[in-house]
Amino acid sequence: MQELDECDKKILSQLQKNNRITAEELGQMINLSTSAVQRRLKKLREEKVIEADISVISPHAVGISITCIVDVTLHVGSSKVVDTFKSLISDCHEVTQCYYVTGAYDFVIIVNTKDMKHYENFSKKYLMDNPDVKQFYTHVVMDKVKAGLGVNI
Amino acid sequence: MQELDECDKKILSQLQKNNRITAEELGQMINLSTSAVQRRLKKLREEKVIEADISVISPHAVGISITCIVDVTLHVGSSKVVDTFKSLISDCHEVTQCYYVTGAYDFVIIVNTKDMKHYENFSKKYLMDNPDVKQFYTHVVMDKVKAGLGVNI
DNA sequence: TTTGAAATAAGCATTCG
DNA sequence: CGAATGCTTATTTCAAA
Repeated sequence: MQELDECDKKILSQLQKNNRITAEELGQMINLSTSAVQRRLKKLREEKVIEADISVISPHAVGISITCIVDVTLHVGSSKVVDTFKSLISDCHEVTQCYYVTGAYDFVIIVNTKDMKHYENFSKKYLMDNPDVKQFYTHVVMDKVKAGLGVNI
Repeated sequence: MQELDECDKKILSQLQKNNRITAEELGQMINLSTSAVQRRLKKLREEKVIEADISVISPHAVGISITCIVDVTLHVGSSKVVDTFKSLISDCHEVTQCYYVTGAYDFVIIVNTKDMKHYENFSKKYLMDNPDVKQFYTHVVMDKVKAGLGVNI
């Protein structure tokens, strides 16, 4: 993919807030014909500049009321330990985000559960009873000040 | 909003993976007429069970190559300090996520920047030179193992 | 009142100048 | 690149359960 021009950036900036906007509306905003916008949209999706188009579901509405951020340190003897943990967490539905990071601990994971009881179950199964986990520290989220995926375009 | 039934949940589960799917396709999946699906979609959007419909943009494609997770501790003298920090961060484009949490520190923020130089500028402006910030610790993300917003439906 | 199907409108993909 | 076309999808309406 070649460089994105200003129009592409404006389109992307809009889409990451609302992807149900029509090509016509987009065109009016950035002074481009509907066709031109459609061509760009097609290309941006084909080239995976737009990685996905999704709906954001209210966690509360589906019974999710607890979000925890957990700092995890592993007994890192080999890279296999890290890979095993990655794949374990990838398959865990309660975990919506997982980052392998530098610094005082190895992973930061964000866990969504129905209530504290369910979080307890999760932490037992995936953290306490996991011999590769050296230690972990749980932060309960009191306020999601900001919680998007958008990037600064 | 009353209880979501199984059909609603299946619809939501699909939409949070792909919201460009047609009502007809959704209907075939869950054995419902196109009209029925449309009615549910309309309601789910009206009642904000579907909070938003967005495109996910490739950070790499728009020149974002560094993601950092920062643990922030404030000099908490009053709730005003907390609120001020929340609003400061809300207006900061580099920060895509911000959580106010319990535990060893007060906030976890996720920061996206072009490169380390830009991260340094960010941290100077918003953290080092901010008298309300007692201390902060930066983790550089080496691998985004999982990075969605989806919830376990 | 709720459902599915038909009619209408709107948006998208494609072709052409 | 932009206008015009046909095609797909969404919205609205209506009749029946």
